[in-house]
Amino acid sequence: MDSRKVLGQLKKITSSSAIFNFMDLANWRSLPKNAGLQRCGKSCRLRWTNYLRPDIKRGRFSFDEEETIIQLHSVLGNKWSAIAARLPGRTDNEIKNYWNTHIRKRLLRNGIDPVTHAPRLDLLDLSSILTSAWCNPSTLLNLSTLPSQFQNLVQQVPVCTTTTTSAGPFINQTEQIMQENVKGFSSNPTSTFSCQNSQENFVPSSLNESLVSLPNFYCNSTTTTDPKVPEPGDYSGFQSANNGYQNFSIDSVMSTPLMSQDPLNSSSTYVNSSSTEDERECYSSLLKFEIPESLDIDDFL
DNA sequence: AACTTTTACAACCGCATCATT
DNA sequence: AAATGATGCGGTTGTAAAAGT
Repeated sequence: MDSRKVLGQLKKITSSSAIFNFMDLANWRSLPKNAGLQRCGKSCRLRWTNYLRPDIKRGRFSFDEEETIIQLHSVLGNKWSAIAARLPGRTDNEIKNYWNTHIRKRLLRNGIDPVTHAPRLDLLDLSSILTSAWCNPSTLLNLSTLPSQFQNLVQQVPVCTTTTTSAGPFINQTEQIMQENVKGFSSNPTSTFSCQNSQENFVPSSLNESLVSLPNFYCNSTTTTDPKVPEPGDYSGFQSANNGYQNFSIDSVMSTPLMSQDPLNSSSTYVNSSSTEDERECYSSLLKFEIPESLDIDDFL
């Protein structure tokens, strides 16, 4: 009997009340024997806990579930069972798979390290370099310091040959946008984002501060020794176990205006997972830098 | 239409921990 | 305390379906 037939049989059996009798009377090891299955007990248990259990929620993850996963992961790390315990109807395996196939990639695409939940310094640094090259081609830029895949990119950037007067509006516009975004961060009531004198800690020294106004990511070493695991729905004061990185509230990243304004509509994000371009734009704006369309982030992740 | 590549997810594997003897 | 078995957990793999060429 091939494995599919066995699984079908197992499903058929476990769907009936008989399986509950088996489970009451014996352990997982004896279950397949009693049920006449050519499977080990461990396999049956896994099949039950990850697939056949009647209380498992089916279908795509909701917006709230996704945010919960991200926030819990920022505290718990890859403790999938702990995360699953706070998401009724979802299994650790399901959450783990969803993380690896959806959330992790999305975070990477938007310049966030999925392990530390902090913005990736290399991407931010690249952004600042590109911005500087655009506006101040005569200064700073030393292409030889860039990875080769970036050098071509930088060389494609239109050179501003005009004076700073003409470059001014661009800078002002950029700064305005950035400042508005920063305001958006700090004024977002759902954001736990804090600004505490950490700019010099976060912004790479090579940055031209007049051009790149990155938000000040929160760093509070006093909160890292005993991360408090929040109850579902209570993420106020949420801090990540920072692993030496500055903390960054993913809530701020995922709760984009686009998604937050109409969570119901956000389901389209999941129904049609091809919305990566929208997401790229959306998240990039929040992170204050643009990811060029021609740049394949995965190449250097 | 045929083939290749990518994506998504169930299942597997090995190790850790707990419970029982 | 040690041995053994059951269960839990997280990383990895296999594969069907979808998408791309």
